[in-house]
Amino acid sequence: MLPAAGGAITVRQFDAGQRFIFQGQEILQVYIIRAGVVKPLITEENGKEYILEFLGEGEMLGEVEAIRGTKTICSVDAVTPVSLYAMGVGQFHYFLQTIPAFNNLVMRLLATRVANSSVKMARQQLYTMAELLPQLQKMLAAQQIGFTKQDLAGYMGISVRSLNRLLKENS
Amino acid sequence: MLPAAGGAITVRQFDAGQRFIFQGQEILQVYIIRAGVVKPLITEENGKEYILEFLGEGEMLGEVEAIRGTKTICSVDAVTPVSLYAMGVGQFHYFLQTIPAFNNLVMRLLATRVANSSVKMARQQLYTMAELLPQLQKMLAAQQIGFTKQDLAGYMGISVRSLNRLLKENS
DNA sequence: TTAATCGCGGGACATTTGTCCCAATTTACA
DNA sequence: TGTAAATTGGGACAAATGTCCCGCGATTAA
Repeated sequence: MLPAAGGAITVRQFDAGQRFIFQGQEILQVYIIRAGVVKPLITEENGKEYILEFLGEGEMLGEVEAIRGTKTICSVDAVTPVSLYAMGVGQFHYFLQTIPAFNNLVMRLLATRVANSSVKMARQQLYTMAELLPQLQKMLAAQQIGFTKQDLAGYMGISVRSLNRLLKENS
Repeated sequence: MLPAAGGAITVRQFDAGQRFIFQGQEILQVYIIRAGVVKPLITEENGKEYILEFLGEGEMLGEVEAIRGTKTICSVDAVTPVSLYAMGVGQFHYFLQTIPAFNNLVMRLLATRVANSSVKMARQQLYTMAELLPQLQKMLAAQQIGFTKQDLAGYMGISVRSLNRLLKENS
């Protein structure tokens, strides 16, 4: 079915809360999310964590590292139980080179990620959290998952204490 | 030299301070920086500006929009006088599809941009500006350009007033 | 030359956010 | 079931940053 790829695409499962990509390590596989939600997060030297985004079905993990040939820049935790399609890095490159539609998909995915993170970055710097919180709540309400305050604060880049304050004022 | 591309690659020049890509508009060309430095920046509805990064020789502009087929998410200003190679969007796509090396270049460029902006985002949220400023100064000193305090503050996402305070304390 | 603008520096005060606590509740698990 | 751990909520204070304002010198344009 998948010629000359030297390995099948497998499915891997992880429990909620489980970490399956570790910041600073080599990446061996590229994943595509089949079901569930995950959170890529960066841990800084001062021990604080920043959640880059929440990713769901159809999103890709590890492509950036596979393309650049670098170690991972962030860890990834399962927020809900997740099911992932996994392919080896070599296989990923093979697909990139031989399947134009796949190449195009990854290209678009990366471009969209650049656009999204640029906008998120600008907003987070130019508005106060009190202004951003309502919009964020709307976004997260759309997905049906119960995010913890920890996650919400981690995504906003503020402490849980500050988040609590905002939630109180904002009501 | 460039078959079936329906147009040559041209060179365009802009003065320091001149804006040549406007947030919210259609993009007609993809640029590669031949010489000089530019700053992509996002203007929010509250009038504030955030400088995403400083880009120099060999960097690309407009690829994200060309790939996604969307309007621009940010404006781009020349920081120094710049010289740009310009190609039409159609030509850009043609190159992507027909020149594997070009495809690979763009792919790497996007991946690197994702990685860089992720790290920048995390740092900006998890450290105080007083901690970040020294590192930033080192980075900017490496490039020989005289950045204005405005630019520096815009890049850090803080007000000029705050930047002044930091510079004073930090001396 | 004379305004007018722009980059720069900083005082005074308000707001936002962090830090360090402690307590109540819920959740996990042995 | 019972205990430990995690989650949540918040008081009190400190630190970081924004806002508004003024003045100074340099550059620009009429």
